[in-house]
Parts: sequence; structure tokens; C-alpha cells
Amino acid sequence: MEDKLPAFDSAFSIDCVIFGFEAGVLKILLIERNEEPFKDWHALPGSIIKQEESVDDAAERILYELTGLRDLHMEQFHTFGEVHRHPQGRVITVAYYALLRLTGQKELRPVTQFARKAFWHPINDLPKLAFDHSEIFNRSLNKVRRRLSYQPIAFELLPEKFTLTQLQVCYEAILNKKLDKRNFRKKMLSYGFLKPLPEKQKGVSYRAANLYKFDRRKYNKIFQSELS
Amino acid sequence: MEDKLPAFDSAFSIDCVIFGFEAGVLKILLIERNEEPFKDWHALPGSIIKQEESVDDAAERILYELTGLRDLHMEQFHTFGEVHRHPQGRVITVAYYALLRLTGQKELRPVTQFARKAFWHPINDLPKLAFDHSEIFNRSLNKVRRRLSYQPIAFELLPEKFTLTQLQVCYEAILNKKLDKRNFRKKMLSYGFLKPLPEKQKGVSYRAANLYKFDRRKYNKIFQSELS
DNA sequence: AGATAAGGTGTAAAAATTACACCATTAAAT
DNA sequence: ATTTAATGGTGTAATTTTTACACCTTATCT
Repeated sequence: MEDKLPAFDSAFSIDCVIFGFEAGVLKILLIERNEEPFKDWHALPGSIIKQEESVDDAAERILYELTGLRDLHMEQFHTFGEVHRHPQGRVITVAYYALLRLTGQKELRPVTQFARKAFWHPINDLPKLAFDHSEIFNRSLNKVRRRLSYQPIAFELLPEKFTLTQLQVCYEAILNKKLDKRNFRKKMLSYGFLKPLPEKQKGVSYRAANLYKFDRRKYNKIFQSELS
Repeated sequence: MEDKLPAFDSAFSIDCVIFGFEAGVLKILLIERNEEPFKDWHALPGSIIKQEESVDDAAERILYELTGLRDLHMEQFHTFGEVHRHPQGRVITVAYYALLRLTGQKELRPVTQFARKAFWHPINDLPKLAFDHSEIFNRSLNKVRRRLSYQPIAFELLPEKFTLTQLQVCYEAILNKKLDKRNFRKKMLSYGFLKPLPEKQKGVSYRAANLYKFDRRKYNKIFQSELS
């Protein structure tokens, strides 16, 4: 496929691994490419950095153009610089990840023609991805797991009001292992940044669980002072 | 100074933060630049990535060319991508760090003309650095500190045979805080990768301390299995 | 012999982590 | 009305890890 394409010199690009959590399943955002190389393949949202924008700004723009998503807090985690990772020329890519709350049913609507569509896909069943995107994804998942071990970032994935079980399932999905219910709750509550609400889960056909809210002020206090 | 220089389009570069430990003091490797921009300034060893080399390979080559040092294990930690970080044009830089054992008196000898010389400088007294290199250094130090909290990487800095006090001083230099002697020893020995040698320190005018050796096999076992 | 400087050691309290099982509540089904 | 199915919610004891803390020992130098 790549033989017919023009070669180019070198470029910097961005690739984004956006995690979402839905129905107890951890997913990432993929696009269907509408362009060679790897036309029709699934891929991470990614594109070329422009001359006049910072790398961080490029990440925001590119994610928006390919998926319609805006204003996430993305974090850079690695730069992939093998010579032949792109068939047409030298492309070094800076990879970002973000955790995204899926409530509010944000619509996925690419605003450029590079992506035919954008969609969520469970991480346990990923298709073959374009370029070295599988490797990029693997590395992002390691990063998120490691990060979760020192910062309870799972909140970023949950709706504003959530149950402790939802929180635990989210942890388990990220870490890919079962946790003990009592110990998990004890620990989470001991942090002090979970506010119990005078409100219960609705629409379940079993005992409704209490809802909690994440208190970002307290959270920030704890995890800023921890750096010292 | 930059007004007279030709502008260029865009480039990818490498900057290296190489840590060394000497006489109880943590140092990094700086060069004196022999080229505009920032001619005569102190800077991190860094230069432009070539078209036909991977980013990791570029890091090794560049460090060698500017300092004469080879075969260190460098690790990428961040990519700096602000638009105006270089006065002449767009330069995105991938930053690496490494910890280097200073025994054997490795000579520092730049093999290109870009650096007039290379030298070690204590981290507590750094001069103003070229470009955004101070920021790059700060970030590298944070990275090393954080890493030290889950992997005892301080060994990389010590000679083959070392005393427990040397090890502790090295930790203290990285973390910039005092540690308790008894607790520190208890913990280090409990890992099981410190081999006591039937040998004592020489040439000190007080009671000689026992020497230890770092057992990399056991270390790797422990810190590989830890990832699961 | 005495001074100096660092080496080397143990214990108790506190805190964090782990393992583990049963009753309560709700809605749906009968 | 009763039963069933599904999840919610809770406590304790054992173990491990972390912390705080002080004194005698050894080697060298004078």
C-alpha cells in the first residue's frame, strides 16, 4: 500500500490515547482512518503538529479535529522515535493520554476528513491498529496503572455521582484484577475526599447503593502536599 | 544575539541530564557552548536528531559527541514542545536522563566543536542555563526523585563497592532530606540485593566501614516481579 | 592514653495492609 | 404475601511496614 504514496522528509505528530469507562468496561477512543497510509484501519486519534503551535496545543487541536472532543486534560507520557514507524517518512510522535468522563453523552464527530468516524472500543478486545499504535496503547495503559498506584485518578472516569462499587469496578478495570470490597472501601473513605450524598442510586432492580461525590478541593490538598 | 542568526524551519533535538555523584555531592553534566545561540553559555548536552537515526540512538550519539561518554542507560522522561523555546526556529526536544557511576575517572572530552568543554556541576548551585534547560533539569530531578521512591536506582551512581553510609548520603542528595540511619539500613538490607563483602573501606582516619556490592540479578528479580 | 569521628546495632509503638463472612435491603418473580 | 435474586454494606484480628529514638564500638591521630 505504501509504495504509491509520496515520501516526505520528517514530521512531528501527536497520538492520543483517551480512556473512557462505560457499563463497567474500560474503553479507548479509536478512529477509522479515511486516508492512506492505513486507510480504513483503526487507529489512535493522531496527526501532524503545526509549525506555530506548541506540542500541548497541538494535542488538543488534533483530538478535537478527529473526534470533536475538547477541553480534556491530556498528559504526555512518551515520545516514539523509531525511524521506520511511519511508512512514508520520518515521523516522531509525542503520545498523550487522558481519562474522560463519558456522561453527558458527548457526541463523537470528526471535523476533518482524515477520520471517517470516531468510536469507543473496549481495551480487552482491541483490533489491529495502524502504525505502532498498539505499542503506544500498551505503554499508555502501563502509565495509567502506575499512576493509579500513587494517585486515585479513577475519578476522572466516573460521573459526578457514583457508588463505591462503581468506583471499585473502575479500579479493577484499569488494574485488571479483583480487589477486596471491604478493604477497598475502607481505604477510599479514609482519604477523606469522598463526600457521601443524601441520595441513592436509581433504576436498579436491587438494593440501591449510596451515591458519593468527589471533593476535588480536598483531593488536591492531599496530593499536592504529598509531593514534599 | 539571535537577530543575526539564520532562521530555520523546524527540528527535533535531544537534551540529556546526566547525574553523577562525587564526594557526597549530586552533580549533573554541563557543557560550555561554542556556538550561537547562547555561545559561551552553560547548557545541557544536546543537539539535533538526524534523519536516519531513532530518537534513542540520537540520544546516545549526541551525548557521546558532546562529552565523550558512551554506553550509559538513558531514559526518556519528557518532550518539550513550546513554540519559542529556541530563538532561531521551532525545536522540539526529547529529554533524557541517566545516572552515571563516576569511578574509573571517565574523561570528558567533546568530540565535536559544538561544545568547548564538558564538566560536572553540583545541582545545588547551577548557573543560568541556555534555552529552557533549567526547566528541563528541574523536571528531570523530579522524575529521578519519584523513580527513587519505587526503585532504588541510587546504585547506578555508586562505585562497585560502597559503604552503607555512602548509599545513604546518595539517597539524601537525591531526595534532599535527611534519613534515619538505622531505618535506612534495615530497609536496604531487607531487600536482599546487598552483598556484604569481606572487606573494609581503606584510607579513612576513623573506623573503616564494611563494603557492600550490589547484586543485580536479585535486584532484577525483585523489581520485575513487582510490576505484576 | 585520650580525643575524635564515624560505624554499627534493637526495640517498642504506630500505622497500614491483608484476609475473611454474613446480614440487610430492594425489586422482581411466583 | 412470600420467595428469590442480586447487590449493599459492615468489623475484627493478624501481619507487615514504618517510624522514632540512643549508645557502645572501632580505628586513627595526637
